[in-house]
Amino acid sequence: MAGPHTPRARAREAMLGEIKQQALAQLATEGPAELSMRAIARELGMVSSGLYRYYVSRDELLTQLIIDSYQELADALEQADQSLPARHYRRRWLARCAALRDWSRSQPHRFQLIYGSPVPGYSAPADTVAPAMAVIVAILRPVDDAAAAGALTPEPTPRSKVLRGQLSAVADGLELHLDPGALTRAVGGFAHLIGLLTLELGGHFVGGFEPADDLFAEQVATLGAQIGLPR
Amino acid sequence: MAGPHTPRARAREAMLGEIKQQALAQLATEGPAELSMRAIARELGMVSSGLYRYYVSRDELLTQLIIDSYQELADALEQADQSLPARHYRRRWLARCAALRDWSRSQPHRFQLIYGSPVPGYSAPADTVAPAMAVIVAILRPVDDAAAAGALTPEPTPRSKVLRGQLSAVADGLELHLDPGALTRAVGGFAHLIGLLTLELGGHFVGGFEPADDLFAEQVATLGAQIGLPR
DNA sequence: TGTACATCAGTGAACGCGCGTTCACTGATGTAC
DNA sequence: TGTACATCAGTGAACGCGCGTTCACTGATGTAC
Repeated sequence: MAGPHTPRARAREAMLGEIKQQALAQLATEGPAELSMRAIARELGMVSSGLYRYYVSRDELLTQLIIDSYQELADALEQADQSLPARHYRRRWLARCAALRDWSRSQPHRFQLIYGSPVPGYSAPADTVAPAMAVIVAILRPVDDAAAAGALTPEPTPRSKVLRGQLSAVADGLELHLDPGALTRAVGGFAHLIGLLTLELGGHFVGGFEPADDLFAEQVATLGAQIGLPR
Repeated sequence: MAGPHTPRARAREAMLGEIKQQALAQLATEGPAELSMRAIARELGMVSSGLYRYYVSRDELLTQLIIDSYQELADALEQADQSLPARHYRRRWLARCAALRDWSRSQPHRFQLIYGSPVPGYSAPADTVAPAMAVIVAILRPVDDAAAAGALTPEPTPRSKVLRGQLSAVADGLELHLDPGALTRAVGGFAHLIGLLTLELGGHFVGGFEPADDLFAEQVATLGAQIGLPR
């Protein structure tokens, strides 16, 4: 049951998609701050006020784009290691990291939308939290699977009590099997990946690590080892 | 010799500073994309066309803000470990990492300006490259000093020949003493820091690692060890 | 099966706003003889 | 020490542009009897 199927309902569904698609096309050349309802309408051959039948405001459209981006990224990550045996945790980690880079490089504007500078004057509503979590869970899934199977090399537990508390709470919230030691490494790995992509997409590697393929591959392999994934 | 000292020249110098200061104040609330010449002029009680005596365009002003940010950040890092003995490499690393976080958290808009999403329609001119490098050199200085003193635990050399070539070229360009093995770890450490700050400032730790003080401290300590800094 | 009414998509005009940049100008400050 | 000229800061008007959102409207599509 995916809603009513009257022609009108179908047309609406299609239009919602076309608007988002146009918005994404605009994001690819401008930043999110200059995403323009009028420009979208113009491109779709309609009058700008017509858009408000579909999205009540620019911010709502932006929110939808953010949610979609998280979801599609999470999906891409989940599918990246489908051809690998479940127990090849390390290879699955490598595959998912590679998928993260591929997705980000092929759609840098969407990466910036979710991990770049916050859009001024826009504050992400609560609806974006769950999709954001899905991405972290997806990238860490091979690690979590390894932990659940007892195949993860133990890492030292952080000394800070506060941090240990936060780590347990996060593990619970994300339904991960990672103990505080492993989760610190895992979160660190995620931050490391985001940092690498931020630098690469921001052009900070130009003239140094260009292409950054081998640098990324090397870092990802090292991270896998540091997280405790078996060879 | 800091240029002529006629009243007019002094006034000009002061005005250049006031404009930048106003621009920064604006960046703190809006993003770089909505930095407005007219708004700056308004705030300074002058007419917008008058600004063009000082900066030939909005982009030139933006470039100046970026260069300043890199330089001030580099300065802050260089000064962070002044009170520590030069040979306490690990403590110096920790101090500089803490300074990086402090600077970024106290001026998040400037962090976003240099490491956040690229400003749409603006492409950074070559003048920003050297200041950007100064920041990396500054954060890595304790590591480089340790390497120069032969105090760095050796790290395995990357297998990729391409990467090794890039690493040597970068080491030469930045005048670092780090061999390919150490430099990969060091660059990785930098990316990791940028990623952590990107996530923290982007609000991605809200509800999980908040405050992120202990998480950051733990990661930085671990990075120090992974880079090969002696205890 | 046909009719009356309700829902909805899209129009076009308007409100009120902001922007970067150019240009000819006035009047003060600086410089060379 | 005084005068003539050149430099420069800041003004005010203008050009040409874009934006989000509201509102009363027309005409097509859908629904209930």
